[in-house]
Amino acid sequence: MATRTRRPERRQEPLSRERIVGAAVELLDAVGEGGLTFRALAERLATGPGAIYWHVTGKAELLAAASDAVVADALAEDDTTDATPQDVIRALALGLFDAIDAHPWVGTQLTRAPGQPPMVSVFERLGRQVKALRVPEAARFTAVSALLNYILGVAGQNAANARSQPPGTDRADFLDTVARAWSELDPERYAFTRGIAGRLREHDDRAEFLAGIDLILAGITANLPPGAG
Amino acid sequence: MATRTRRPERRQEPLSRERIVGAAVELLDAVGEGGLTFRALAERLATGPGAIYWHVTGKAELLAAASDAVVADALAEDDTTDATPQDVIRALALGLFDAIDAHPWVGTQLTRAPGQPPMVSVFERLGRQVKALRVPEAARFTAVSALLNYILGVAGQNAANARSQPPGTDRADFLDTVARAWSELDPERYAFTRGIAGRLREHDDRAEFLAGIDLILAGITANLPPGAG
DNA sequence: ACCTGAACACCGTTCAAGT
DNA sequence: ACCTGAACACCGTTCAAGT
Repeated sequence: MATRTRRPERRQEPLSRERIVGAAVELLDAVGEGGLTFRALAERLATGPGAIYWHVTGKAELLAAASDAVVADALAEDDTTDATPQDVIRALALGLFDAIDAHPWVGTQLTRAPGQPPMVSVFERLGRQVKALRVPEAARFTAVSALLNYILGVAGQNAANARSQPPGTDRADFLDTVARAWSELDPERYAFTRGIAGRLREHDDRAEFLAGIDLILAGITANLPPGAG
Repeated sequence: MATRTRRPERRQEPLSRERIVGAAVELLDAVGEGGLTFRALAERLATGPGAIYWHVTGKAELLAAASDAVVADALAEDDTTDATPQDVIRALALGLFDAIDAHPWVGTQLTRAPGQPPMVSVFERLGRQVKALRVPEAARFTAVSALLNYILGVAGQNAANARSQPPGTDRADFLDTVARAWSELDPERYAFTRGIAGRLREHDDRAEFLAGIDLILAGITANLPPGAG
């Protein structure tokens, strides 16, 4: 057992931005947000840390590129035809949710200065559907922002949950931990939270996320002028 | 004034968790999220980095405590009586917004595992108002989550904006930068985003945030059973 | 052009030693 | 009990030297 063979040494294809980003995604998935270091990544790529800098300007760009690669995948499944604007928005949101659920560290990277890819694509797609809902022009920005900020909030929450638990923790165990913590809160000051703790055990993140999207969609369409919708 | 003994350092009051957290808030406000180091903080407190560890377990706790101090302040302004549940929710949300606007780094810290103070307080307060709106029990969790996730999304966005610009950048300049970037997007692929860029110049973050809250509130109350609201 | 890896600057954290 | 500050382990990044 002492002589564990080094990696099978198949001849390396040359380093490339694509390989680097791919390895970064794997590393982030395997060990979480804190585990991506240039040394660990270099080892995985069988090279030195300096080599990475030839293809990528630094860690910020690397994280952004890793996140973008995941999100671009999620956005690739394209708008179904024959669907209502609501359906298209739901599909888009769920695609993002699933990507973030599978790669929680993306939730931290998603929030950027406005107008950076890939979120500007999401903004654009949401905007088109909001327009298709016949939301008056003056109200469109608010509607799109509400949807986007909600999505980003859930994404961030997802990332925080992942950070707070060792990677690979079972979701049910996690919810159980939260439910137990809530049940132990002060009965008077936290009456509402305590009262709702029991529901966590039958909680479905994905369904809950979608219910939130539907709720915002209901708000968007609630006060449409006559003839719209 | 002539014959006073020179005392460049007035005698320090002893170190305390409170003083440390206060200094951390000042440092974060002054130099942004990346500027909080134990060395810089120790210098500001006229001591060595090790001393801080007697009062605080580490950087994560320090950041959390700094954020909590700011948010606790914002939550202190208490529920107005004689107000509708909507009004109470608006006031709560605006209080958080203003705190985050004044201390953008809080936006990064706000997102934690669920049930940690101070967000559990926000959850509780929102929950009580949602109940007061006569939202059926089964729908309350979704309603509170939608509000909270929206708030957290805006908070994160705020923090990202602050990171992307040197601290102290004028807000109008920032919006102008974004508007210019959006105007230069591909006219076909980003038609919606381009079309809305002009509105950014008359954009009021605070009003826009509140409009999003109102939109979600509209969604929450849109489908209430008869006799509610 | 692309890679190597030692070196640099800096950081969070620890701890023996002081008061 | 509380503080000091050197030391440790580790990290992002650079760069002279290689191919």
